[in-house]
Amino acid sequence: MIKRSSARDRILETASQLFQERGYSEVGINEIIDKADTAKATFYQHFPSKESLCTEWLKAVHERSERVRQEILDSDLAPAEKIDRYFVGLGQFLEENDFRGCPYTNTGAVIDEECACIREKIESHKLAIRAFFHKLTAELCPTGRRAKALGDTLFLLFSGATVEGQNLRSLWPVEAARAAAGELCARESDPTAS
Amino acid sequence: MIKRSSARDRILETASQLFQERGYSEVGINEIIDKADTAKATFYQHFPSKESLCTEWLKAVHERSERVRQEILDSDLAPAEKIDRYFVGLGQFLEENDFRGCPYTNTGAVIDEECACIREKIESHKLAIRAFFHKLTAELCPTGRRAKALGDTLFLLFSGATVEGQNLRSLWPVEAARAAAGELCARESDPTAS
DNA sequence: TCATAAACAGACAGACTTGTCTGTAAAGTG
DNA sequence: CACTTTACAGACAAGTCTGTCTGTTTATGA
Repeated sequence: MIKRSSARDRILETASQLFQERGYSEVGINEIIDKADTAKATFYQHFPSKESLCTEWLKAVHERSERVRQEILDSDLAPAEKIDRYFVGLGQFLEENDFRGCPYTNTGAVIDEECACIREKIESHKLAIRAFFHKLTAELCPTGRRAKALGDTLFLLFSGATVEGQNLRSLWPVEAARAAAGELCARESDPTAS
Repeated sequence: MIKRSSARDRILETASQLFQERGYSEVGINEIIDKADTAKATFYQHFPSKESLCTEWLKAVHERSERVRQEILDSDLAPAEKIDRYFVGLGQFLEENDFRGCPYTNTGAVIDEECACIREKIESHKLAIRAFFHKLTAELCPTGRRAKALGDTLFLLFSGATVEGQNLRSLWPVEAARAAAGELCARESDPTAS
């Protein structure tokens, strides 16, 4: 007989999907356990609260996205190509998730102010993405002291593309951001070009 | 005796404040009517549902933001200065609202998919901002066929600054976006500069 | 002054929420 | 086999939510 995945895994996976699709605050525990085909007592045996389920979910999301960034960094592409690849990946992510945008941003918009634990996770996730761009722009223009500013610009283009892709349910913001990033990188590595 | 503002006005004003502070889905009607010092029957006399209150709120937000953009367009500043002014205004807005970000984006993250009425409002609000940037970039470089692309880039920087200002509770994303926008504008109006 | 409209207070319905609890059944381990 | 962990089923508490309803009070205008 096929061993079913553990109840905990089913709960976390189901919750991840539902949170991503409709948002943390719009999904209740009852629905999660129904769809995960488990019992409420089992849920509370593995997670002390709904909030802890949220942090586990976000942790998994962060780890996966860090792996993606690390793979890009480890690849032998040129810096500008690495950046381009990351924007292409964003487009795929949005399409795969029905343009639901960033789980961190979406969650941050609904949890209350005093939930410091989740707020910190949001901040560090965003700063990790920013640091990723900083690494790449430093690689791109090792002599330029504008690497940091360029990294911030790319980070903001990336965020803007994510959120407007979500708002407009469209891929054009990602493509526009990608094109802008490509041009900025080209200009930075060859400042004399038009 | 001082005439108190009408119950409807009090409800809408109170709801606007609470929705902005904590998000549409996190604020209940009971809290709104308590804080607005009115009765539930009165609420339902003026608004058929909570959702209709939401659309009224968003409508008012949109109208105010359109006025701000129109004022900038009507001013006698140079195009690049108009753009700069809009970014400065964003920083003020975020500070005044405790970095709660864009009401439209925040609401879009929690309302369900089939609520087409609100989805449309989000889309047209965002496209209005984009059109604003397009107008300015067309003014900035009347001959350049890259005006549209530049407008989109500025739009995405603006969105990115808004959402990351919210996520990080900080003003640096706005300042970084502003600086990047300034540089892009300068380069566009004088393409030979470094 | 009288009539009409608006606002009031608040009970109520019915469905939802998170979380606790009791007890039972199954599965893995010595 | 016996023991222990894990999962299951689901009632229950205590609270939330939106929305309806009844009836009273206050204000406004003819």
